[in-house]
Amino acid sequence: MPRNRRPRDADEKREEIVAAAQTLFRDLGYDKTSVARIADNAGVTANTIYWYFKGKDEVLVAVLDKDLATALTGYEELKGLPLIERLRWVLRRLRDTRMLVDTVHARARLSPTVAAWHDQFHATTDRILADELRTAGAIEPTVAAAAKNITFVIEALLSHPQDDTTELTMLELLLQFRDTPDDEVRHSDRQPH
Amino acid sequence: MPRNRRPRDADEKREEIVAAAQTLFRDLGYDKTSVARIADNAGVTANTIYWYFKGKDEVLVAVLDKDLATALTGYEELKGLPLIERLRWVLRRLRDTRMLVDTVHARARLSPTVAAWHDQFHATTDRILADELRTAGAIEPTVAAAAKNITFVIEALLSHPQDDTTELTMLELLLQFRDTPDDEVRHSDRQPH
DNA sequence: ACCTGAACACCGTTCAAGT
DNA sequence: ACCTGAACACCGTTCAAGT
Repeated sequence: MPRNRRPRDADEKREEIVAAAQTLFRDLGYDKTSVARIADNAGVTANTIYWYFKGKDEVLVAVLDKDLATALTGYEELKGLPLIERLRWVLRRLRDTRMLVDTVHARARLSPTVAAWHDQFHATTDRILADELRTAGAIEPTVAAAAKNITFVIEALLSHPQDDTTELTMLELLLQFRDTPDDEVRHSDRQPH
Repeated sequence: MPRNRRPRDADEKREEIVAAAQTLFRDLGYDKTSVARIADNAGVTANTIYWYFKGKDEVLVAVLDKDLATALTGYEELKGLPLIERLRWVLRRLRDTRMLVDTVHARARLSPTVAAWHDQFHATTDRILADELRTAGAIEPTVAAAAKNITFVIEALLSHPQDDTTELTMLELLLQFRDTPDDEVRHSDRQPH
């Protein structure tokens, strides 16, 4: 018998559902996207969703995982650019996924699964950003706090877009320890009290 | 005829509805609070809400206005304290209203009324905070950006609580231009490129 | 002006039944 | 294992009707 008959159709259907949800969540938002509509776009009945997922929130988590994965690979490929440019890339990249930020925060309060995803997300970004700051020459005791400030401001900028120069200034302020070393003013011997 | 017969009962009932919603939103969150439940707690039928408000989102805005008003008066009374202490007070103050932040962001996307409130809210806090920073001796071209950074981090800290020292460090980083003038290091002649 | 009972369209989810 | 039709409990909102 032909071996190239795709051994796992199940995972394909599951993927179709996630893809449908991804598009709909982006275009209509989580609340305005009904499970029935996702099912429709995936060529299936509403209740079939519940064979693949425990509920709408689990579909959300699947979409989030997918989005995060592709965003992270994209981010990896920017290794050459200065940190501030990479951060601005993240902003542009996530701009049309921005609705997800607010949705995750709102649903995390109601769904343990989303809450778990949210925690893991912040653990990941905190780790990455702290590493970035250290390589950029940040002084140690405040690195974790500085990383969190950056994450929070980026999250907020997604739902509260500013004009380009304001956005740039905001990020620069958060990166007083610069990533480009061709800079005159330094005050690295300033000690915390 | 007795003049002390309370000329406006209407406003009282309206206030009862807002009060009921305020408590329920705080305890259950916006999504889990049904209009029927608000009505119940205000001693009225669900559809009666729609005589006083155009919809659930307008009830939310009424609650937000009330919360913001009392928060602002509380904030005014802290005139003596250094800025960073006032900011920490805001954090503690809004901690159990924190669900409102995420709800406002989620609903602003769907309801023009909530969106309008949200815009006006940020205009207000931006103005207040920028003034604070100027009095604290911040250098001009970045004041607006610095103010926004602070607002965004405080908003985020409400849904992402950190331990006390992390929180303190985060706020301190955002206030490098100190609010207490007994400070040695200054670099006010740094120019933007 | 103020409030209700009854209905509407829709929602996420469940379940027994089909293949 | 995979999918459906039909139902469930609930939701925000509307409306004609009462006082």
